[in-house]
Amino acid sequence: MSTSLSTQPDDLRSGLGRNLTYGLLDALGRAIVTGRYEKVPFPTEAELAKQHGVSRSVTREAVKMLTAKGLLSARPRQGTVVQPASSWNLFDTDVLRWLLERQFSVDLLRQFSQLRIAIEPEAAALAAQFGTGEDLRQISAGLARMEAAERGQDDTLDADIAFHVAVLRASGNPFYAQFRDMVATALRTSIRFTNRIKGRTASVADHAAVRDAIAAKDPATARTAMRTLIGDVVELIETVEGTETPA
Amino acid sequence: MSTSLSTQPDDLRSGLGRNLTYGLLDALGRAIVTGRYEKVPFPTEAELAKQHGVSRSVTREAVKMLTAKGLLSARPRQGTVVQPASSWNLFDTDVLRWLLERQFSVDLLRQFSQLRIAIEPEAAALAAQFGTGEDLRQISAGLARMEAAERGQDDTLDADIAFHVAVLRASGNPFYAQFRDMVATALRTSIRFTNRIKGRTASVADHAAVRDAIAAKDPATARTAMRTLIGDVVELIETVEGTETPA
DNA sequence: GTTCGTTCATTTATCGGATATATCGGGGTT
DNA sequence: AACCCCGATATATCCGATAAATGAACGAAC
Repeated sequence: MSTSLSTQPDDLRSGLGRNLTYGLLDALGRAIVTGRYEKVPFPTEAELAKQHGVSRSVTREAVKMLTAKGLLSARPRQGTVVQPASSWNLFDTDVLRWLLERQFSVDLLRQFSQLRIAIEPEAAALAAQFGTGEDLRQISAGLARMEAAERGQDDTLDADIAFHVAVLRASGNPFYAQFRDMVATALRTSIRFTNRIKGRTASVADHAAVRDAIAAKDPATARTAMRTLIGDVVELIETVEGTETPA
Repeated sequence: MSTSLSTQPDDLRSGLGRNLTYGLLDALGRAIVTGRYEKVPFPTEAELAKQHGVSRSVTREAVKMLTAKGLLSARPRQGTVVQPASSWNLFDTDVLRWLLERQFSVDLLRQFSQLRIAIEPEAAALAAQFGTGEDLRQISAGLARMEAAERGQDDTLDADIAFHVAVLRASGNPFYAQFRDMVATALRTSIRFTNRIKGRTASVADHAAVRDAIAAKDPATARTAMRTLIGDVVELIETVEGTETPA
């Protein structure tokens, strides 16, 4: 693993980051959310730099970014400490990705889907009220991709994401649109669980119902149709829960 | 204003930040969301340091934090550029505070309240299903504070915040609980608008209805009761919209 | 004249050493 | 016992130098 506590410096450059700072950010973020520093204290800035073979500048900037995401807090003399999970910014795509990619994340995925039950039906209702013609075109395009994917001419996951993102954007509300990257991340992760259980492509008709209700400018129907869609996802996840762990 | 582009370095230390880095973070965050760099390019790291009278270390760490919050992006040769507003992390309390405290924020407040319509009723429903006895005690305590505030024995705003935060936490879902700080920030900002319009303390009975439904473990009633509550807020804001600007 | 590669200038990225500042805890004074 | 001062330790800040990335200008080859 790239976040080893051994004396061997990690190769942070070849990792996910564009540069050393982002590599260290990713390594430390993963280490924190997987609980590596629950028993042992978080290292000092000098120790971190030595352990990972980088300068203090790189170390300080990575720590500052993790502080901005709510994972760390630094004070003179006291040192740098991991914040309680309740203050982590779960709506930061990095944090969410680190959390979902760790082991035992089915529970978190279920909780995020519980949030989608609140968000996406209301976004669909708003889209039905205020969505523009271009918004509707985007939603229809996502649906078309799902149909194409059923015929093996497109990627099922990408098409599914495109549809849900289009609905969120069509709400015309930036706070709803913000869930775009999070839903995409969650869907990409969830596919690792749900794909093993079910054919998973049965819901194109349900998606079409959402699109039709938005096209008909019928908020109530759009809301219930989307709620049905997400409800199926939650049901599916709760079937998996306790049964499997990610690859 | 503390973010002047003049040649006079700002006194970042006396500002909101604990230190120079946080002072610069706050100053630059406000400047970005108020559109100061829409016409002029964002300064280079060397220019920033000179303008604000701080070292490049402080400058780079503040920029890195703003990058982590989605407001900036930095690349060699290209320089540091402000990201489009669609990629700002609106669920970061700093970003939300900067946005709400700027001028012309009534529209944003309305959009955030539109999100609360999705979140809080569902959180109330979850609280009715899964809330513990301690959760219910916290909700009742918040309600008691609102009643005390009506008699002038507590702060109305703090009591209102305590109630809504208690419901979010009682959902047992960390994603819902995450809205804690955002709702608090939004309420503190909204009071500047709504207080001038209405007595604003008329809703204690409505809040009690939410508590009672949660206590009775009746999710459907809790959901509709909370929806009524937030719906009133949206209605109030839409009354203000176009009428006033913040102090 | 167009295309491709080379050079060059600019900006961020990285390094490391020095000093300042905040803060906790111990020890001494009253 | 209460209070103040001092030292140890960690982050905070400043600084100067070098590396790396990248876009633009330049020029050579076809």
